[in-house]
Amino acid sequence: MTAANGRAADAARNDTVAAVVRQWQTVHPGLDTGPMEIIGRVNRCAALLQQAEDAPLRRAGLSRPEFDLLGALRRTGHELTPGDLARETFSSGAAVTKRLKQLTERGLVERRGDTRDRRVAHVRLTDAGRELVDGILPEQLAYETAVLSVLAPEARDELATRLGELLARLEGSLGVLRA
Amino acid sequence: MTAANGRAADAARNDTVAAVVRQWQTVHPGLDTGPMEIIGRVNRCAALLQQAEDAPLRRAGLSRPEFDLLGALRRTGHELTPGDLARETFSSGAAVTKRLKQLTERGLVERRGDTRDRRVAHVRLTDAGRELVDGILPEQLAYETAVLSVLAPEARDELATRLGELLARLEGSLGVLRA
DNA sequence: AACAGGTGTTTTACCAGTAAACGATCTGAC
DNA sequence: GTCAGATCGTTTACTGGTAAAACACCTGTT
Repeated sequence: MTAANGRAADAARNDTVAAVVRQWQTVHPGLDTGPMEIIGRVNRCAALLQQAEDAPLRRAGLSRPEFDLLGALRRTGHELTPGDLARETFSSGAAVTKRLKQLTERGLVERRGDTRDRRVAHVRLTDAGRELVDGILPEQLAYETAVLSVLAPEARDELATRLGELLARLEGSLGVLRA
Repeated sequence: MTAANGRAADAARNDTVAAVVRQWQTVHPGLDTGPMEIIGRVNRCAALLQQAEDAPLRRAGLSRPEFDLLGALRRTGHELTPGDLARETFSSGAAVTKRLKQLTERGLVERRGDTRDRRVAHVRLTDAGRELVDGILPEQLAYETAVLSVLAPEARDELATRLGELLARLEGSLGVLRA
């Protein structure tokens, strides 16, 4: 084992999840707590990161789900239907309807009806919406970079790769809904 | 690079987050999208895992936050106050109050007032509560093991270690509230 | 003993999400 | 053409969370 791996393993023994796992082991010795060390940590990291991470967004008066929606429109570069947006942001259609209502009122997105199929709507960013996204994104990424700077670059790469592997396999095995 | 690392990197290029990152790169070339590859994946993994993972809990009529609360009581092995439970489960006091109300009605926990300080309550598992937790936990862990079996054992270990490292450092830098 | 300030818990008012029902529209079989 | 069934989006009713206020009680100071 390398010195870097040793330090990583060291740190990993000192998080709250490790403490929880130790408690379970004293109560149910021999229990296979392996999954907790991944799932518990993923959940906890997600919670901590979201809490920390959304600071630059809040300044712009956006929630993360709202930003995700605007971001989907920005990065695809074309109009999307509410259904597309639901798939793209992994949220329910009803949630998208609500968000679109608010974002439309704030003048960040516009909608027009489809000419052929009158059930479907097409949503696009307004100029203000696009400027907002382009203004926030670099700030947001810089902020995230700062938060993640607690890890050494190689640790970041390795983590990103492993998470990507897990995610790709989960999305494969749990059924991908990608359009 | 080893063959295993090659495959991991391969898989990592095929998840939805990688696709999103590629879209951003075409719209904003040169943008440092590094943080997305970790934060985006953590969030998405958390969402997918929670959705999948909670199947055994639902059968028992418990939500994950409810199970976390019962689990905290079980693994510490002694009574906890509502405040302790809030810290232990990383949720707000108000949320704990609501959950306790329901769990008490279902006969899974009991409460008694402190004799000295009448502001504080002490919560403990009933026999039924303890049996429920002990019955569910192995099922839950087995299920989680199955979900995570998409990763090779070494990949799991490495991921757990890296996540632990990140979590430990985040908890350190963002301020730990542990009692 | 009385009170200011702090702490533990609950209550209140509110907000965002979901599942399921719904209305509107399209499509293909007949 | 028309009708059954699918699809798109919204609405409805409800749930569970939060922040802030409220409440009850404790503690140390005077």
